[in-house]
Amino acid sequence: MPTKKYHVPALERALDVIDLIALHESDLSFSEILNSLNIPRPSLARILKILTDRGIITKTGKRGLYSLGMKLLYLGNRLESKLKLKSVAWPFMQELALKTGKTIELSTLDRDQLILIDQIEGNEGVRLFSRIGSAYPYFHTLAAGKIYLAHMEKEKMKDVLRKIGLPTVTKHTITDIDQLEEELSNIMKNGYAFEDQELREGVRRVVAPIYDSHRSLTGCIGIASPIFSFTYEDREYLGRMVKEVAEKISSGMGAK
Amino acid sequence: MPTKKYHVPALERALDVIDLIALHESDLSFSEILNSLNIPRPSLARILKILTDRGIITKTGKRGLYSLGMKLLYLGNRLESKLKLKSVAWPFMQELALKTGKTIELSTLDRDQLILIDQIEGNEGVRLFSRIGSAYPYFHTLAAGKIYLAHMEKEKMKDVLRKIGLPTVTKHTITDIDQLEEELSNIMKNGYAFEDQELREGVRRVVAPIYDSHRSLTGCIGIASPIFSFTYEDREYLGRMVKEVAEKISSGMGAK
DNA sequence: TAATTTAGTATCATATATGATATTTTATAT
DNA sequence: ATATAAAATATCATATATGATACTAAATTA
Repeated sequence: MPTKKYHVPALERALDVIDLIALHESDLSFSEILNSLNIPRPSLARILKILTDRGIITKTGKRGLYSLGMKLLYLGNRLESKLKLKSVAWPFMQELALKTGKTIELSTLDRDQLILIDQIEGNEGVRLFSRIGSAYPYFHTLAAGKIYLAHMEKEKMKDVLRKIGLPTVTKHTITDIDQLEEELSNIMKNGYAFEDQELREGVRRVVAPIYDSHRSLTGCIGIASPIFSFTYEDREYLGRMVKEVAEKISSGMGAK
Repeated sequence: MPTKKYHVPALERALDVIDLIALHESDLSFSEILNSLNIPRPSLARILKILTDRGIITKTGKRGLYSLGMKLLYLGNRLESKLKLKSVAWPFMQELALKTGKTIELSTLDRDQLILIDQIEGNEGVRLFSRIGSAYPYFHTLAAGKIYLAHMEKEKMKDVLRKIGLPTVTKHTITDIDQLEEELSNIMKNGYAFEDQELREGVRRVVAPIYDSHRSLTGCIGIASPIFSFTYEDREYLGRMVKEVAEKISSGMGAK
């Protein structure tokens, strides 16, 4: 797909470097970066120098291993404090965590990707979603994803599904489009979505939509838990619970 | 100082854009960015497009206001989890917070700047330091800064002080180099540093050094509080307390 | 509805960032 | 100490990203 595109190679390369470093657990040497990305030596040296000067990455040790810089901590935190949703939802998340003892998750949509923006881990100690800030593309496997699908215009929804398809992730993943559409309309009726091991074997979720002052979907709050403490029957009362809290958060966001 | 320098204008401009957006509380329009930075219109458009495509910034609304993107949340969190110091120190910070009820601060050095990497706010509810990830240049006004100075070779220390000088921040700020050097040697003797309203009127701190497996200074932990609950005399037992905790964290970091 | 402001695109000559190559510097290994 | 490898810098012809100018599109305002 050679759609005509802007080219700012220096910038794109720099972003590649940042991604590469972020991806690796351990710090990277100059050569490792050089060999992983297709950037000529002097160009890479220049990019690394600028990024280092500006604190985006840091060179540690004498031999010069590169790692992410403190500036990113600052930028991440800066963003976080700007996220109103998070601050409004926070006390309600705590309330839910206290009441249920389960994992509470707050997510939002950014550039057509589902992003986990905050999380309180439950007693079970099982990592249920993933890292804060991480994106997840398989909407049909996630209660929150289904909520977003349910709120789209039918045409846009079909578009999205055409693009990513309905790949199987676990043996419970919904792979039939009619079944999915059926479920989406139920979501709008019930006010919450249920996810039964469709993303991960042994994990269930209920998730409810949060609206902003324009009554448009701005985020989702969910309760997640391993199945041993979240039976199929629990979905009803937990669903009601999460729906009620979502409504309170919505009013906190200015929805009327 | 026109020291010869590398030039990667596209990248430097992009970083300027990011900084500008991070700095503002509210989101920025195309023109606002255009007028704030010296970047030609088409170049700015290209840069904004790439940054948006890669999730570093986000365009909200139809009129297109730019704000920081979720990718930065991811990168910030990625860095955070890499910061071993933070994870090792965390339980000890909690312990200190519980025992003292005061604000506990964890800081480190990055590119010759003092960075606050974590904080537990005390009961007093007074913002004592600043935002997580933010940097502070005036070493001589901060207990943690004095610890770093104390650990430098004398030559390097004098270099640093020559560069930034000893500007007055409050009427308690140490502005005499001999007095400062005296204090630095006391710090090495006592194992902790004391800061008596030198950065901010009405705020006292005690801070102790944390060492890594190479026995080099890797961070500082501190107790901070308004003076009404932190008398001049308190500095001794709080100092001992923070020193002991710092030693425990150091062993956690592998120092022997 | 027309007028005005703002966002974003198109074009293309040219200033300039880039990269092939080689060298120097620095750190690790023998 | 010497050898070896990796990191960082220097040079400079040239491919190419850039920006002056002008334009369209879209949204707000009168």
